[in-house]
Amino acid sequence: MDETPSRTERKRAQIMDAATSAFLEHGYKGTSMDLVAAAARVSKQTVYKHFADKEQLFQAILLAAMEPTVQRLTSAAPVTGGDDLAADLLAVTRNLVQAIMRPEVLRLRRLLIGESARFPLFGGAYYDQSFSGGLAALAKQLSVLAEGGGLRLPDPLVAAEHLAGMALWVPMNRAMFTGSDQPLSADELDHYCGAAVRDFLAAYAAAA
Amino acid sequence: MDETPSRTERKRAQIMDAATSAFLEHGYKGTSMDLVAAAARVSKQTVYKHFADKEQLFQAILLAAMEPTVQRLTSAAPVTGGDDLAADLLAVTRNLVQAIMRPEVLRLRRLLIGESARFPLFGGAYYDQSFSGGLAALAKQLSVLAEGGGLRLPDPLVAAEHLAGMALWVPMNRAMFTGSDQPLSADELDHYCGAAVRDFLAAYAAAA
DNA sequence: CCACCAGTACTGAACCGTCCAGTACACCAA
DNA sequence: TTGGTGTACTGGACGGTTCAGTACTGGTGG
Repeated sequence: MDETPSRTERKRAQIMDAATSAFLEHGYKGTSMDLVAAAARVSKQTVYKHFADKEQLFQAILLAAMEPTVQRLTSAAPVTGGDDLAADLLAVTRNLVQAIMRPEVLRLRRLLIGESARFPLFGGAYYDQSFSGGLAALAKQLSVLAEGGGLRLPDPLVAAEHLAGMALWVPMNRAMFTGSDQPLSADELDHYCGAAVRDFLAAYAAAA
Repeated sequence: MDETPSRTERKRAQIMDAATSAFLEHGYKGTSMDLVAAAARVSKQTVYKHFADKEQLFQAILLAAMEPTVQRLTSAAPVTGGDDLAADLLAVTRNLVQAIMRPEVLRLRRLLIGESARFPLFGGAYYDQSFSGGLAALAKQLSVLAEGGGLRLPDPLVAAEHLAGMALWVPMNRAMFTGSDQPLSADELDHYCGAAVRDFLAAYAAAA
């Protein structure tokens, strides 16, 4: 598919790419249409051919940037359901943390949070789809793991919220405030996920 | 103290108050010096008498806004250490959640996160002082409670991180993305704190 | 009295959105 | 392949607005 993108489609993609980078880096007010046009190596007129005004361009790049993130977080990775519950839990948790601590996701989160006062619809949409959807997907994974009999899950959603909260609270806050987009090191990933899974198991392991 | 604030000091306070509201509401780029002067009922010249330029005004209000928040979150509320461990834990958790879910704190967090790419020092400072400091204070409270014998705390700091993460992950993310500054309702507060304390106790209660 | 302040006008620059003359490109017909 | 036609694009300029920061006059509180 998309064998030969027409010139119009190419230009549109150039504009979207440049605008996405610019908005994610400088925010809405900090991004000028001239800068977008220059970064896209496109005349400003072409920008306005494709997008009515700055706000509609902003909305377009937000929707486009949210889509793959939502997709990735809500597509429950198939749980193998092996015989090692702790290992399976650790794998699920690592998947979640790595997926949500990606640089693009962090930048998108900062933009949505920073602009949530002026563009509350998009922050709300992201929360509904990506955040809540991701937790629901995690709850489903936990339910599958619980079928093995090692977990007692009276409320899978609450369990998912607590597992995610334990694993992500510290690194996510640090990333948000620090402004650093660097993904977690292997040691940090092991530390946060390992500690979270340990306490999760201590709370939810079925009585032997 | 501050018996008779001089006129200069009064004017400075007016400017700081107005600028704080404006920056918290509209962000750095979205706030104009004319708007600040008008909101402070002060001439623009007076603003520039007190602050060299917009950036220094921004830094001043950030430092001033961070101070009480840091103070509140790191001043460990005296733990009574009664005979009901679950009730004490619930009280500690409710204190934390209510302190951090205050509207001013939420607005400050959004501003720091949104501007963390352009003003990384302040986000980092807030993370170091308020976030990490708050967790350290919570860890200390937990240690005090553990002296009663009902808790087994191999690593109080990790325990504090997990308790805070379980209690705050969902409501904090919702507040950040939604843009709503409304504090949690009594039901929500009970729900999040109750569920967090329940799982925390399940993981950390000393073997009877 | 006089330093400070209000009010306002001003400068220089940035930005949004538009317009226009000329150019590159896609598509089709011969 | 060639030539032609319509559409998309370029580059730049421009009007109207906003903004950061300065200058100046006149008034007022301490």
